[in-house]
Amino acid sequence: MPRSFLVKKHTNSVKKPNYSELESPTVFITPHFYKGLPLPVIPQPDILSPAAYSPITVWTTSSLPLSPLPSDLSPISGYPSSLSDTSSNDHCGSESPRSDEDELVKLTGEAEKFQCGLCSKSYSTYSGLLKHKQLHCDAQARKSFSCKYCEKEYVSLGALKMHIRTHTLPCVCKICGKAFSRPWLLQGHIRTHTGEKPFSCPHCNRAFADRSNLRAHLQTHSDVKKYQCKNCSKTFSRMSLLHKHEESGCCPAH
DNA sequence: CTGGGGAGGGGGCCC
DNA sequence: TGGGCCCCCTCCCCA
Repeated sequence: MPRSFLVKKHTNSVKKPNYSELESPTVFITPHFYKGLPLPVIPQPDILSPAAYSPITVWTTSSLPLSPLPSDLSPISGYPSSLSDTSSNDHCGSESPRSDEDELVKLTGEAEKFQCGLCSKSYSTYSGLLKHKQLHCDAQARKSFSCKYCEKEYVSLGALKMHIRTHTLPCVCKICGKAFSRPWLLQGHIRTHTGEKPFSCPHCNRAFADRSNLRAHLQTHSDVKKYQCKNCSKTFSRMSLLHKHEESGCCPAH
């Protein structure tokens, strides 16, 4: 289940990139030493070598043809046509995908010769068009980048691309078939097969496969717990424990 | 109910 | 600019 925290959400008009170009076929993590190994053979610890993950390619620069805008235009003017989703191309009421070059249409020989390529409004001066784009169309364009798989929206294409990986799950465990959004998540998962626990507690003999879990464990050794209930001042090693404590009725005001 | 471990996802930072 | 890594966080499960 995708987590929803720290996600910018809007209900305004949004961008719909061309997901066929954002996505890539599922990439199976297939270290060379897997070949010939009958599954579910537990791989050797060196499965975690970086080379094992080198095949991961989700998006490439060439697959995201974000052409630079003309230097005299405002920084953000929307997607190039190659990233436009023709099924939701309602930006500023335009009816067909447009390239950056199309956004600025010069209407020579007319009183209003500068036309916005996004909403077709015309202006007699370039500065007028520029102001319009900055206040209207660009403001619309920079709103957010929305995910076609869910309602989440992001302020940057990079964040969206990262998020989409949580839907496409390009990193697949060759042992059990479980898929992950990022290579290092798969790396941590593979440790559940190998039993590798590289993160050891300096205070006890426990070891963990995940650094975050070691960090949480270290809190159990601390006399001063990090998270304190505002109502009863009881402290907890994790925020989730504090939340559960509060929800259990200690803080009826909350 | 509480405490803790396991697993996984998010954005941010750095190279 | 993109990938790797880090930190923080959450959910689930179990004792």
